[in-house]
Amino acid sequence: MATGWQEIHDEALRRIQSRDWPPGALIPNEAALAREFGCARATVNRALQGLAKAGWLERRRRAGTRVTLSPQRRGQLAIPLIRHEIESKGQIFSHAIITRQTAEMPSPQRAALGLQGAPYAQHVQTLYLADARPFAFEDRWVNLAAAPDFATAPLDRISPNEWLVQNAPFAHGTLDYSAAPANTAGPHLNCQPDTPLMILERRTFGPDAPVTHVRLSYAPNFHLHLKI
Amino acid sequence: MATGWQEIHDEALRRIQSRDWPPGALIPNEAALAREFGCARATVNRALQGLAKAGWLERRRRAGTRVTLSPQRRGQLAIPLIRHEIESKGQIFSHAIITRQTAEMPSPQRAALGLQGAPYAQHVQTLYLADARPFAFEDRWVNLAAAPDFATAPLDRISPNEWLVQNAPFAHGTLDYSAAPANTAGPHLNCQPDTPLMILERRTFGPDAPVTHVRLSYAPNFHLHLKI
DNA sequence: GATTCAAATATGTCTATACATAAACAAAAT
DNA sequence: ATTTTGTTTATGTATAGACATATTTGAATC
Repeated sequence: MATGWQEIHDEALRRIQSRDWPPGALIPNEAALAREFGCARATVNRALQGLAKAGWLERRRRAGTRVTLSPQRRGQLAIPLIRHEIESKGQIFSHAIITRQTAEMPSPQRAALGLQGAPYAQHVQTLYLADARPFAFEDRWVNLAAAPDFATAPLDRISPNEWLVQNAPFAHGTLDYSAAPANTAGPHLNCQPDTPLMILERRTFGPDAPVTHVRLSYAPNFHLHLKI
Repeated sequence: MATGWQEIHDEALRRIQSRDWPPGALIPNEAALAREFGCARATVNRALQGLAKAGWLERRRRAGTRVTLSPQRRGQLAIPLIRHEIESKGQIFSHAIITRQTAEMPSPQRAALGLQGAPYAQHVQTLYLADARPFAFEDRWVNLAAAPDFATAPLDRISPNEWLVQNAPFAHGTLDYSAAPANTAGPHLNCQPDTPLMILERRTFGPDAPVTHVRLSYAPNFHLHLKI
């Protein structure tokens, strides 16, 4: 008899996907399932909670558990360091600092980060390469109030991205993918200014203050892959 | 005293993010934390398992639990039905079938779905609209062997996407976002053929057979948003 | 008829205990 | 020196029982 919560999880998922338990249907309650599988209610609970978190089930106290009507899939999008993304494909990672200077953060970035006043910031443009070929062009503003050490960080060996991941406390952030013409990133990525590129705009916040705003232009043919 | 597993989860996350528990560090074992928080070990376990699943901790039997060195963030990317995506912004959703015909599935789609031979399929082009303005253009091939009823499904009220979600059993699939020129989708989306667009290529598989291949061209200014 | 209140019920969670399992470590055998 | 074997330890998971909490349902009251 299958008693592991994983097995119950898998069997329940099979019933959902095969429509033994059709969308919208109320499934047997935990006690009944525990009896059926010959295990404790807590074990069923563990399995069903996982399915609920993954969006397959909707559970409400007293009302019971039902199969989600139109399951809104959630893709697990892994957001690796660019270095890992490149190295995982067996390519050699490198990066080159194009420009680096301290200045007042311009208005668009300030607005995106919700910063008041005219905070000091460092502006860094970096080219990331895979096997010495351009992979992505990064335009980054770092709020020096939130990460003062960044001003003097040695960015020749370790990339700005990785330095911040390792040295700045992280609380939350947003990602925003869109499509846009290469424009000024074109020359760095060996493509025309009108070439369509994937753009990633990223805002990162520490526990107390916004840390950095990044606009990343991926080289042509980049694609974002998810399994669901 | 905080005894809920959520509270322990949050406190542990705070310690990780504030670097009380720095990257790579071994954290106290479950028994010690249970003592500290005044709860049972199972409660600590519940909290830490969540953090491990979210990528903050790495746990190995006997070796203990340590903070992930360079936490690879996983964004939860919600993949809503287009209808929900539009309606959640308070806009009116509608769709229009542009073309619909049964034919042999062409080679690229066949390859993408891993289909042998020359399976019968239905080809549907659909325009999705938000407040009567083009939102996305869909080019879809449906494997009729996997979803025979689709051939006669009434697609005037319910969109192809939604019909399949509700009527075809689902097992797994892949998503692939990229940037490309609008090309032939341009006229439908009121933009030039060279306008950069976000493209979503989606493959969906049932329990037994591939179901559908979709190429979705989003109108300009579409962006994919994630919080982490 | 409308409102309030009290059961009944399904899930949410904690506890204490037990055993399983993987891995690190050390001791013993080859 | 190398391999094998056993011990220890931390996590993984199951269990029964208990209580908490949300919600439905229906009865009692206004």
